[in-house]
Amino acid sequence: MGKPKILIKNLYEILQSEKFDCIRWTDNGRAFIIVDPEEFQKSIMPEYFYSTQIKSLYRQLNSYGFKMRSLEINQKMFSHKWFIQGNISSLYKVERQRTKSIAHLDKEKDSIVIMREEMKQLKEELETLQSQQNSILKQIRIHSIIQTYICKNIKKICDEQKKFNLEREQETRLVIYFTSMFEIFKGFQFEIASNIILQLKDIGGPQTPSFSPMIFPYM
Amino acid sequence: MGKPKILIKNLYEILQSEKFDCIRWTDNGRAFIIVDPEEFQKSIMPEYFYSTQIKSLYRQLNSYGFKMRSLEINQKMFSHKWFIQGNISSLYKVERQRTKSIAHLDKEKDSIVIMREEMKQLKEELETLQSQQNSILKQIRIHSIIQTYICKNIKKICDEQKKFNLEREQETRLVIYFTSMFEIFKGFQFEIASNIILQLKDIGGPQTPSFSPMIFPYM
DNA sequence: GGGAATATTCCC
DNA sequence: GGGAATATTCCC
Repeated sequence: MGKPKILIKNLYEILQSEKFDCIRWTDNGRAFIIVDPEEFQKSIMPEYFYSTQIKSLYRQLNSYGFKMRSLEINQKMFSHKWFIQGNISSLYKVERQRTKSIAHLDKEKDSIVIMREEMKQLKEELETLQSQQNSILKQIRIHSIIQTYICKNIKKICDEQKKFNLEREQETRLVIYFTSMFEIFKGFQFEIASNIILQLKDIGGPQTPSFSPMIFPYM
Repeated sequence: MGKPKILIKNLYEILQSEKFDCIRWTDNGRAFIIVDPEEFQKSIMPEYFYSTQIKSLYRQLNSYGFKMRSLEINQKMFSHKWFIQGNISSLYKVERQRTKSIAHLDKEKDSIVIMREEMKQLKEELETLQSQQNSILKQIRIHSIIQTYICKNIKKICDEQKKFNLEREQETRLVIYFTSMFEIFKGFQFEIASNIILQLKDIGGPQTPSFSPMIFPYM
């Protein structure tokens, strides 16, 4: 339990003391009326408050959350949820209210909290990105290795092809050789010779390579 | 040009008026001394200031940046860069100083603004990174497809090669066979020779493939 | 009625 | 000496 603020305590005391006619509780004790502001200012304020201006008191009451109602000319009635006759134990609840400008500061603080959250999220996203990046780099390295391997093998194939083409030429030469042999065999029965030649003709492998070189981007 | 604050103006007036003995300028006019604080409080404060406590005045002067020096018991000397006898035009420069706690708040605000800026930038950078990463992933996918395609084609080539090599071996063998046959059959009757040659048609070549299939990761 | 500057008091 | 709560004044 806090203590009631001085202002509130003084106000309550003034109202209770019944020494003053210029201020009084309403009948139900849930509000008070400053009946004679001028008198109040003259006789009470110098004793109980710092200020000599009753307007200052109004301002104070306002900042403590009192509701003000204007009655007859110059008479004001003030009421506050926790400022009730006989209810001393709730007086401490009558507190200054935060001004909007201060509430604004609170909002700023909230926005810092939010920003911290966002920052945390950003960091996490960044970490995700970084690890993704790492795995991408690994993938690229793998692809690079595979490509090197592919290129080597293509080279092998091409060499093989080349060698083979050379051999094939030799082969052709052999055929020519054979043919000329048959020339030599002139005088032999023609059927026999032609049979041999026919045989040789079929022995030749596929003549046109079915291999057409593809275009590889990485060579 | 601003106007001097009431407190400063009053203080200067009091000092200039020479009506009061309890406060006076120093000889060089760059400071003033409250010679008799009690007298000052009693006779001057009620008229010129809100407060009746001289300590409040000290507090005020402090918050306006006056330097205080204690002289003899109870005597205080105050000085301020811009509070100089005869120099009325600089009085307006004597201003309340922001309390450290408020300056601190200002710093906080500044740092929030900076943080917001940084946050915004970070977000943008992150987005750039993410979109770049996405396009990199797409590229990798394309490369992967190309590699698969390449590998498939190499396989085709290898199969072809294999098939071809088998045939070739048969061929080569036949040629060697023939050649040696002709050597052997020299002088034999041609009918016999041709019969033997017809037999050779059925001879299967060697079965072992000279080609060892490559291992491709994407097959 | 209430924001904001200034003043006062309280307190370490 | 100065931070911080409270009060007062000024002003829209």
